[in-house]
Amino acid sequence: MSVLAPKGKCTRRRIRDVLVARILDGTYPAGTRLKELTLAREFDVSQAPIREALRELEGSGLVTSERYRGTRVRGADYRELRGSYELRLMMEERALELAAPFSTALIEELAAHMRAMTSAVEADEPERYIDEALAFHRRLVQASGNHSFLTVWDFMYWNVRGRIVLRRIAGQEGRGLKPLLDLHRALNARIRAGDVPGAADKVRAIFRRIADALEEPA
Amino acid sequence: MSVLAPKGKCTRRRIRDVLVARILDGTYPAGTRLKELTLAREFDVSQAPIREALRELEGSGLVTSERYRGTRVRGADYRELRGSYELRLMMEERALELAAPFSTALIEELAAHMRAMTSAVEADEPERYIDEALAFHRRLVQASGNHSFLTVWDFMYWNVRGRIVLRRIAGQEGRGLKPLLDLHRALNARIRAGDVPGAADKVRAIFRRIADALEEPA
DNA sequence: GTGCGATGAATTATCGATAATATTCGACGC
DNA sequence: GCGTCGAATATTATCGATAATTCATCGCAC
Repeated sequence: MSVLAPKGKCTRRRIRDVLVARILDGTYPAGTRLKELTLAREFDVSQAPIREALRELEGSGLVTSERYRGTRVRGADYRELRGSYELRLMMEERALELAAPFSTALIEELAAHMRAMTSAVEADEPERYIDEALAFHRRLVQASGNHSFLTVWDFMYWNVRGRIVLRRIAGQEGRGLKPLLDLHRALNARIRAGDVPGAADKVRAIFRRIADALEEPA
Repeated sequence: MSVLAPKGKCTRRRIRDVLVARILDGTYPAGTRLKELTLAREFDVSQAPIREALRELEGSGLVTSERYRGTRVRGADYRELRGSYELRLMMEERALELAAPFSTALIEELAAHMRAMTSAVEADEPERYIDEALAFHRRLVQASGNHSFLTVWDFMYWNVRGRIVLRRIAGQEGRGLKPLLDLHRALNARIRAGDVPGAADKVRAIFRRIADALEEPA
């Protein structure tokens, strides 16, 4: 909750991050009007930093604003979410190929994330699992050495967006995080074995499961 | 010149457009420091609208800013350019598959861009060729129906500045735009014939040529 | 009842000034 | 000469107030 309800004065960048988080996690559904002075009161700042944060969000396409008519949250429906997961799949498959042969440093870092994911599921801490799973995937993209992949990965706000989807999976009957963990285990094993096509298969399996979860709208 | 040197007071959006134009056409090369009060004086406004324009540019990745250290035009080195072209290739290949079967409206629009590209090369107007070639590719991505592809394509467009690369090709000995035009003609023909694998081949050929051009640093 | 223009409340856009921070550059000790 | 400290300067960050514009509402003629 700390991200969603910060205390005291906030700097422009913090305000921006909070707004991004709220938009992506559904606190501000699509179409929500973001009133500058209301936000200014909440964050205990003047109107200027709020406006600047909104302009930055406008630049990255999260909101739109019309002159004298305010700023509204732009919607990303499930269709769009599926589309962006297709892009992520493409990037991560290719990232695997580019990252091979895998360095021992990479393998070790991924293993550390795997251990954390496992313990998170055992301790029934889905939020921690989500953190680690996203870090795992991001690390993989980073290992590709293609900086644009990482830039785009971050641009799509996967750290927050992925959370929405993973929370759904975590809460779904008959699914839950356990099967997803198993898939990640398998992926990690293939990576450790240096088996790129096998690992790519597992990545596809993971994204197939995510796509399935997106089939049934909330 | 009107875009580059507007007269009188400017609104925030106009300022933003002028700054974007200046960055894309090289008036502000990568690394240029954009000082707020200097720009404010030039556009005859106060600091606030300038800051907001800069924040919007920041959101779309055209500039970066560090707290109390100012805003600078972001550059993309050639290594990063190659990486982002790889991503563009992946997206455009996939977009072709998704766009099939091609609608007559799409085919007609692409043909219009082809005609414009041809006439631009004949008239030796490389800037117009560049505009049309980018529009051609963007239209293809749009036809995929995957909105995320288009979002990322636009995002890359800012970062990658297809313009810079195409200008290099246009100016290179023994290359020039003519061979690139021929490749686009071939691509267009395959699309018109509904031949998706053939079209994908041509897309790869186009990007291979671009990658070649990037091999030799300026 | 209906259309229409005036009016005021709400909101965005901009301004001018001030606070906070970084950077430059020169004095000083060694 | 060389590095270091510290004002002076330049620049960014934020503020509080005002102007500009939209939107909803109300009165009023018909």
